[in-house]
Amino acid sequence: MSNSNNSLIEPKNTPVPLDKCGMALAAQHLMEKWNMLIIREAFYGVARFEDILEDLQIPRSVLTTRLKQLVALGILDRTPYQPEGSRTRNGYVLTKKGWDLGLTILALMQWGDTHLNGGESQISVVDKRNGDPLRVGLVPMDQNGPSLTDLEIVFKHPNKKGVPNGTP
Amino acid sequence: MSNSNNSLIEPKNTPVPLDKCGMALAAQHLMEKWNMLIIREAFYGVARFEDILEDLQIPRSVLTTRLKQLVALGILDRTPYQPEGSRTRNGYVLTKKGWDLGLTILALMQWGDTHLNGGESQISVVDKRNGDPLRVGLVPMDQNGPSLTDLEIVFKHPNKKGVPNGTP
DNA sequence: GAGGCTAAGTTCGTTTGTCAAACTCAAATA
DNA sequence: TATTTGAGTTTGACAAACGAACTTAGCCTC
Repeated sequence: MSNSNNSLIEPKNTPVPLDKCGMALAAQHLMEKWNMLIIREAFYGVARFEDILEDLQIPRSVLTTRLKQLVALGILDRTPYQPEGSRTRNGYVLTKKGWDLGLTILALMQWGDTHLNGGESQISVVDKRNGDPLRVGLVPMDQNGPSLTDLEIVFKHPNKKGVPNGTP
Repeated sequence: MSNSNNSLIEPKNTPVPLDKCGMALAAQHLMEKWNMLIIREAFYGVARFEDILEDLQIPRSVLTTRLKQLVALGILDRTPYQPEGSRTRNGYVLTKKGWDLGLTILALMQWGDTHLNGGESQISVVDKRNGDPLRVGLVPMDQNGPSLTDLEIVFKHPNKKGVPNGTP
């Protein structure tokens, strides 16, 4: 006797047109394959082309395209640097706009760890001012809790090369 | 004199392997084209195949595939219903796991409204218990603020067909 | 009960995107 | 001059997205 939930399933369209919805606009740009993973790399401070390539196992040509896209969007900055004994290279670091995606990244991470990773998480997020562990949640608009700039990421199983990155 | 930020751009790889990172696992599934937009529809209570089709202007064949995918992932439930004067149809509604993406959706929305929509947002999120406007932010782990089940979405420019949806 | 209608889904040929591998380029080094 | 190395481009095979047309199942009208 297939329980037909007529009450919940009514004819209905989106109350917010796609071209006025921040979520839809963001999705359009960010939800393309690889983009969020590249942003994740930047979030962790991985800035070099070859390092991103190695971490993500993404085709070179695609990475080139995506980096251009993200720079054009103002999420990444192309920053020249010069390793000793080499000519100048380009690195990719988050802009302010890019850093603002921190909450989204952490929200995704929280969800993924809970629902796809058996509740395990590899990092904790703490308030660098007092060491309080933090999570992403709903807060009353008038109440100002910790902000992204107060945030420090602690790796539970640190590896050799991994150095915690600073906020911009 | 191209300011070469050698300090920031060091050789470095991800401190968290992709297959152990909730964010990477989530991205793998959710960041496929259309998926977040389909979840957005579900979040707004748009549950019918034809309605989603109309809102998103997505190819029918792709929508079929994606809905199957999201059902298989446990994010959507395929729920039969029967409109009067028609045979039973299938509707798609968020599971608990799907609803838990609410924070991610709202974080994305916040970012998109701020950075791609000129600071305008079409909805506000309020605590249904007391009407307090809410935002997504960082909260100390031990402090329990409003949860997703307390959340109500208020449309600033309501349209005729749009009816606010309840939590599951 | 023949024919039409509609929501949901499938099929099909074209276009676009992804991919891996090979190639290019420029500066630093040997 | 030849070699190396990080960054990027090119190429051709393959997969996915696309839009349009087609199918299906039940309800309706006549």
